[in-house]
Amino acid sequence: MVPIPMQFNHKMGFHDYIQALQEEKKKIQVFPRDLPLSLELVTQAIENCKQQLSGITTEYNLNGETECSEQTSMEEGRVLEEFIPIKKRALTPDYDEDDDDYDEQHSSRKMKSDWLTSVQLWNPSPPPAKEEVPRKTNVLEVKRSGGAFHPFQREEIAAEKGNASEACKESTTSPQVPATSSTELVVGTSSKRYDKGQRKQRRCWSQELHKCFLHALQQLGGSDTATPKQIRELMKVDGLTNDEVKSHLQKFRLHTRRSPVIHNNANTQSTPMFLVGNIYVQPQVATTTTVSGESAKITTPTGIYAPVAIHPPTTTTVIKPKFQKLELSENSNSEERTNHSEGIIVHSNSPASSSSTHNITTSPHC
DNA sequence: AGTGTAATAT
DNA sequence: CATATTACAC
Repeated sequence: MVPIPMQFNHKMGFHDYIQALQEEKKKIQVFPRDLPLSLELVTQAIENCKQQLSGITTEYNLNGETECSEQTSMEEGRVLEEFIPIKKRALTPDYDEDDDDYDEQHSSRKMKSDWLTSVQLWNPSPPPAKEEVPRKTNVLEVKRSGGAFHPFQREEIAAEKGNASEACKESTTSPQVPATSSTELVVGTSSKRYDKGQRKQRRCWSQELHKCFLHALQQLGGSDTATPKQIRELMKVDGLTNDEVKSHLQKFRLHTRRSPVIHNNANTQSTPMFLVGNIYVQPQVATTTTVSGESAKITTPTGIYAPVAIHPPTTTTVIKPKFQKLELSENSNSEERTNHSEGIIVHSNSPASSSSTHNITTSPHC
């Protein structure tokens, strides 16, 4: 959608290219804190081209430009690719494995205006403090911290749709470290801002975070048996505090408590469906089978916290083993309103039924 | 120190 | 009203 050519090509000519670069630069300049290097790079690119231009003005259309075009464009391309993590994650959620409504979320997200998404204005860097930005070379930083909370107080260059107000988005995982290491979810904690006894910045429980939470919860056998600390540890989210988890847990419990609303949908899918009963876990885990299932479209009033029922109606509820991806088309801007579901667990005395099930032990991610 | 819950704040 | 933080009791 951007009219601006990303690369120099021979048809274009230096002037145009430079112009394009300059425009680019303008854009970047708006976010000096976030794109310090980009700015430099572009600036440099412009310089280079100008030099080239002045050097070869006359022989313009000869192959004198080859060098420049190649170097510049290539270099730039490379750099851009390396340093400006464009959320290509959308295509390859590093997550998945079992459940995951990930794709949904991501895809819905990419609806945001390109100029925004492309540059990741979303993520949390905004250092709480006013300005600073020691022009560090923190480009490669993997873990960023910083409250993800300040939306963006910028002149809205492009008077885009108002939706640009999503304050909290986690910086997901490190973009440039594809496969390998840390897949940790890092959440900004403006932490030690010696704010004078100010209230702590609100932690925003993004979907991802919540997902982690659920995941942990599931491993711990449901919200009723899990304790904040355990959860926190399982989540392995940097900067997340006990209290925050506690709080979230409290809320979660509250929600789950009063939403007996669960019904399995017996319909549509030929696939087996399962019943989400309540979270009932049989502590004697031992070797037994704990199964978790994902509830497909559960309709909760809020839709956020899924499942839970209250008590096992005499009969033990058994959940269908196989997972089912829930395919729920989501609307773009509902951020927290995704249907989450807590996998639950159920244990049935009958060996037969449970045996086939997966055992979810530990999960790598989060 | 952790946990659960209620009171408050946003 | 929902959600997150803080206070308090155990």
